[in-house]
Amino acid sequence: MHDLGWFRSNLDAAAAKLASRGFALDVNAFRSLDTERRAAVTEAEQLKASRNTETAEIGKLRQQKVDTTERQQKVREMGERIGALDEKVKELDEKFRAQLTGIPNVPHESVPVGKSEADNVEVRRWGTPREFDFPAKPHWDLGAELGILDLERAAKVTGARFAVYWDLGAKLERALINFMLDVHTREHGYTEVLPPFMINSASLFGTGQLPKFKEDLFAIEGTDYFLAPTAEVPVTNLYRDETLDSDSLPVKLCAYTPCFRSEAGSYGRDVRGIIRQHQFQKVELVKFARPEQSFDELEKLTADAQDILERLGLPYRTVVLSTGDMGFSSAKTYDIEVWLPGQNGYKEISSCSNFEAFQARRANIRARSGKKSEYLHTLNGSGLAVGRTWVAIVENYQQKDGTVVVPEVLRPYVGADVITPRK
RNA sequence: GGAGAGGUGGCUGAGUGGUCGAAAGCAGCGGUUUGCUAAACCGUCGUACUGGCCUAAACCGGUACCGUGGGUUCAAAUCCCACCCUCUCCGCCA
Repeated sequence: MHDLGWFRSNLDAAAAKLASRGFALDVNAFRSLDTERRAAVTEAEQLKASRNTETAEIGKLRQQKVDTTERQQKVREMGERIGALDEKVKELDEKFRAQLTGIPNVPHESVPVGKSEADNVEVRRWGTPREFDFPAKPHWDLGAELGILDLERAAKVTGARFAVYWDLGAKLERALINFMLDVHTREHGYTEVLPPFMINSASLFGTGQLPKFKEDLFAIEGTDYFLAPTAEVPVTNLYRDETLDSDSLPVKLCAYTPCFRSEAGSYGRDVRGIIRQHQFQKVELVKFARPEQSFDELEKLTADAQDILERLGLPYRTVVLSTGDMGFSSAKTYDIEVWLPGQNGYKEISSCSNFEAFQARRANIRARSGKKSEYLHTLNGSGLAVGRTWVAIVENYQQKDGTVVVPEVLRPYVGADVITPRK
């Protein structure tokens, strides 16, 4: 959500920037609704002001034991008119608010202008994809043959786009979670939190998933709760309606959670294997930063995520998303893409974004420094998506005999050097 | 799920119909004093929307906000109803 005063006075410039990310803002409609709303607000407030004056006088007169029946009748009639005006204001307010909250964030000036994914710009490449001297298999074949990944039974127990991990497959997933959390908390300075996996609608509004993207979520019937699509939601909203001490920033939190996504509209994409699931595990990094430090913090956060891949020896590249490919709330996003032999290409494994004050305004998260209180900046990024890291390890470390070598740093966590077929 | 108590500014906490955007204290900010620190003293100190104002800041007004939403009343932090949340006890449970 944008600052109303800023947005109003920079409307044309904002509209041009929004157009670059594919959002057509009807400037005239915005202006006329804004004007109409303000006129109604002013009218109602003026009437309320005179009612307040009248009311105060009635109070004084009654203390002097003066009869005020007639005045009271007059004010009652004013109240009726105010009631009608308030209805109108409320209606216009809701319309205006719906419009304003539906406008995406404005891209930062450093973001490349483009129409789509094709216009993303590579900013970093690490590692060299391995040359296989045998036909490399995709993870769904390896997983099935090793008996560590069971999609058939997951479909029986739940449905499509769910997975059951067995034995060393389950251990590998758990090892990755612990490894990532340990690196981030012990070496990158993040504080671990374990939040609820369900969140309410106010939290989803705060980070920007609601009201626009409801169809992407699993809702719990008969409640205001939803399954969290990412830990970004519960963790960012930890400080909703709070004011943090500016000196304590940046606050750096990391959290492991499962993530639940309906994946509406993604039919036919990534249907094989576990690249795209209704439930996947993720370790998330979240930062609360002062405005002037947030872009530095984005670089550091991205580096923290990349570090996990480097320690695991997984080749990756990092791209900065073009204006046309960015998420709703983001001002700038880096995607980290890991090399997957099964896809013969790079696949997104982390998305690191600076939201500037866009979420903070929605969630009312402030920072105070002395007398000055301002909206802080929020950031987050995957550190990393665990399921896709699992895929990357199985595919990149596969051997000719179908076994998978466990990367050195993970061996203490997995309790094995090689993943061999389940007995 | 049942019974009781409670939800007031950044924090603690007073306030049971009008003089309450709200006492007091703490924290913050500005100042006096001071070799420095501390203390003391004085002052200041909520947010959003909106008008003055073409735009922005400052300033001066207005409106709204005392968990949320309704209601009663000329007038609601205060009275009534519903809901949410917290605490205590009981039940149930990992």
